[in-house]
Amino acid sequence: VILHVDMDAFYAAIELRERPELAGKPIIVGADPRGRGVVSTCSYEARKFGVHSAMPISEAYRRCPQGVYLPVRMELYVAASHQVMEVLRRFTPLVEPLSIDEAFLDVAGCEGLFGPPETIARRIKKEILAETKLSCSVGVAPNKFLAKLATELGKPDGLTVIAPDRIAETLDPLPVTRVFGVGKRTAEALAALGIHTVGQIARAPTEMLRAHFGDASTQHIQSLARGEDDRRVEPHRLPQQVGSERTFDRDVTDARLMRRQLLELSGLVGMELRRHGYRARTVRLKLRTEDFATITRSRTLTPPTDSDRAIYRTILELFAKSLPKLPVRLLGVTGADLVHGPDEQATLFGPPEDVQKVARVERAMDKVREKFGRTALKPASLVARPRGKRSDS
DNA sequence: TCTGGGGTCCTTAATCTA
DNA sequence: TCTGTAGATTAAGGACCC
Repeated sequence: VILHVDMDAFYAAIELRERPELAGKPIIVGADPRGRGVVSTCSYEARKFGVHSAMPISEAYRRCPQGVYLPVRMELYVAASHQVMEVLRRFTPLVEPLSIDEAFLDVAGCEGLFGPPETIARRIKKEILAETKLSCSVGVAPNKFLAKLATELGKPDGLTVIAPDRIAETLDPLPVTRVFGVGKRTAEALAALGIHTVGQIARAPTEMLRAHFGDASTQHIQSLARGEDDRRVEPHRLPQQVGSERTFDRDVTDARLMRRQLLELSGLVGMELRRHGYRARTVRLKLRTEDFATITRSRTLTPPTDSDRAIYRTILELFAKSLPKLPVRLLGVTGADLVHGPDEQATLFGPPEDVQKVARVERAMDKVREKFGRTALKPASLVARPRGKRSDS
């Protein structure tokens, strides 16, 4: 028995909690409405105007100029997230956070302690509300996919159960995009095959799907469409990559400026790796040009690293061999292929002296960043337009 | 004046290696 | 020693999710 818990309009709800006088107004959390960026989250009032997550913020402003536009205050949301996860862990240790605002719970065997799943769901909603003043939606079902789907069907502030004997009738009429992993592109490809509903995917010839979507995707999509999902709840998943990327306020042609941005991003990635005790085997450069074309260039390092310097040096090499002709819109740095745990070579032989020196400097930098905030140095701001006050704050 | 930033997972092609 | 092949690994790109 799986529960899925998803907070309602999470960022917007937290901002509203902090500023109750905004109650009833359309709240849009995201980028500055006069700049580049998108909507992170918006309240249900704002959704009535057709505003939604991931929409260009300029478009949101056109649709809802009277909205209250607020910047993202991540620290606040992270704190609330921790609080929520703590509540969930009181019911079972099998809690798998899926993102900042949602989680799966495996509550099989918890009936003795807390009652049937529906009762647990009700208690979770009650306790989260009492302790965070935030509402959430909960789905109860025999597996992850169905639990998440149940949550969506009940939003906001819902509690939805999909019983084993109601799976097909619930699933069949839904549009294909309700299947986790089926987005716009796949939906278009399915539509071209005359497939529009989940039931149609379930009954489609597997061979036909394979020809279009490959082995893994077909297996995934069709199983889910049939309500089958045997993925377990994994409470201790490790991250696969750590990255940082930034879109310039204006597209940039100055390579010096780009390198300065890459230095900052490399530092952020290094810091994040050190914070968790990871080292990256692969360093990846991401570059998006004016025309929104995105290229990535990567290199595998031996030994893996968590050093700003080593990352930056690699990034510079990659950058040098991929200098685009068009103005650059975004730059990103990612460490991937993460290895966890101590560096065996360093443990055995001790790191060379210069490496130790660099490591000391980088640890000192971490402290400076901690004190003045991650964005103490922000080359992106060098090209920022002078901007007035936000409409709101 | 469209289109963020944090990720996951999959596919494909090239290259390396046993 | 030469050649073919299976299987890993690397690199790049893309779809998708919150």
